[in-house]
Amino acid sequence: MKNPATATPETKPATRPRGRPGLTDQNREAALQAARDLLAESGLPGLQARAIAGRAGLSVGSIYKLFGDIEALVRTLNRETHREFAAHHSAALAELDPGETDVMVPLMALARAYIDFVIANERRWAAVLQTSQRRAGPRPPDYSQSENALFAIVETVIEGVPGFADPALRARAARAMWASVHGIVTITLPNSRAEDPAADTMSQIELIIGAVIRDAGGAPQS
Amino acid sequence: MKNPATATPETKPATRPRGRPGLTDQNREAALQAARDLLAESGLPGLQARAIAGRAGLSVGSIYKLFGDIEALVRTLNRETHREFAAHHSAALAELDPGETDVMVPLMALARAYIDFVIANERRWAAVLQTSQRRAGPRPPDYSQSENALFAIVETVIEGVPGFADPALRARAARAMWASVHGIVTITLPNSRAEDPAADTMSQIELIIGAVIRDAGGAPQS
DNA sequence: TTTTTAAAACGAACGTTGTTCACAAAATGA
DNA sequence: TCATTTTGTGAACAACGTTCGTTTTAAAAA
Repeated sequence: MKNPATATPETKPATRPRGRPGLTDQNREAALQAARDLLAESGLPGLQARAIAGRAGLSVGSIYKLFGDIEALVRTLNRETHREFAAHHSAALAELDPGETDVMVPLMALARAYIDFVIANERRWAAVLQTSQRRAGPRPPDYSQSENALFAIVETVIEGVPGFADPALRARAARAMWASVHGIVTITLPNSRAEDPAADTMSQIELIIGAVIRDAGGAPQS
Repeated sequence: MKNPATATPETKPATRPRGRPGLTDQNREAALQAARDLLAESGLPGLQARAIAGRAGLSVGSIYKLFGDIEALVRTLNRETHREFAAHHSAALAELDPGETDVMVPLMALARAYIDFVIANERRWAAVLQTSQRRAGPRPPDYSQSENALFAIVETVIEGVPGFADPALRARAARAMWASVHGIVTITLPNSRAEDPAADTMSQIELIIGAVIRDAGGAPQS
C-alpha cells in the first residue's frame, strides 16, 4: 500500500532485493536432474553430495543451500516418483474400454501398471519404499496424499461391486486389496524363478483379487 | 594314514596348532550379543563397528576378524531373526485345538503371530526387510530356506480346502496369501490411525484371506 | 624353566561419507 | 564508481567402514 507506483500489489515487488540475483532456479533444476540420473543409475547409495555437485557443475555447499540436506533432496525425488506412479495408474485406467462391466478388467490393469512401473523404475521405487520405512515420526503429508490417490482409484473401480456397497467397508477393502497387491509385487516379482516373473506375479494377484471380487458378488457371469 | 598313533583320523588333531589359542568363540558371542542389543535399540544405523567393539570390550579390528565386515554381521543377525520368526509361527500353530476344522482359525492365528512378532521386534524385522531389498545378486540361501519354511506351514494348513486340491495351485495360493498378509502388515500396521492398529490390520487380513478361503470352498458351514 | 612360534587382538591411520562456515564472487542500488 | 547484500565456493571437520603393521599371548619346543 505504501508504493502506489507498482500496479501489481504483491506478486512482484518493483524493487528487487539487493544482492546477487543468482541462477538459483536454474541451478536447482540442474542439481535435481543430476540427482535424478544418479538415483536411476545407482540407487540411494549413489545419491552423494559430491557426485550430485560434480554432475550439476556446482559446489558441494550449493547442494546444501538448495535442499538443506540430502534427506530433503531424497524426499523431493520420492515425491516426483510418487506423482509419476499415480499418473501411470490413471493413464492405464484411461486406456480401458469405458463400456467394460467386468470389475476385474480395470483391477488387473492397475496391477499390471504397478508391475510395469516397478520394473521400469526399479531403483527409484526402491528408494520410495526404503525411505517410507525407517521413519519414527509421521511421514510427510505429500506421501500420504499420493498414496490416498491410489486408494481412491481402487475405491472408485470397485464401486459397483454388490458386497462393497457400504462406503466404509469399500474403503477398507480398497486398502486391503492395494496392500495385498503391493505385498505380492514386492515379494514375488524380484524372487520369482519363473521364466516370466511379471506373469508369475500377475497370476498370484489374480488368485487373490479374483477371489475377493467373486466373494463380494462382483463376478460378471455365472 | 601316515600317522597311526592318532586314533581319531580327522575329527580332532592330537597336536593342537601352534600359536595363541585365544578366546575367539567367547569373543564372537560377546560381539554378537552387543550387536543384537544395538540392533534392537537403534536399528541398522546403530550397528556400527566402534559401538559394537566398545560394548563387547573388543577392538574394532577384532570385529572384522570375527565377521569379515558389518554386512556379514547383519546377515548373521538377520538369520537369527528369521529363525525366531519361523519358530514363533510354529509355536502359535501348536497352541491351537487339534480338532479344529475351520481353516480360518489357523490362518488368522498365523496372521496374528506375524503382527505380534513385528510389533515385538520392530527394528530387527525392519533390518530383515531392508537388507532383503537392495540386493542385485541372488539372496543368501539361508534366507530363502527360512521363507520357504513359512510357505510350507501355510501350504499344510490349507491342505484340506477343496479348491486347493492341486498341489501346484496350492503352493501358489500359499505364496500369494502369505505375500498379501505381508503387504497388509507392512502398509497398514505402521500407518493405521485407528485406536488399535493391530486390530485394524487383522480386519483387513480377514477381509482378504476370508474371501480367498470362501472362494475356494473352504468355509465351514453355510 | 626358558625360548620359540604363530595365531589373536589391538588401535592408529586411511579413504569416503555428510555437513558446515569463513570467504570470495557478483549484481543491484546509491 | 562504490557499497551492499545475497549467492556460490571449497577447504575443513566429524563420523563412518575398513585395513594393516604392531603388540600380546599362550601353547609347543628346547
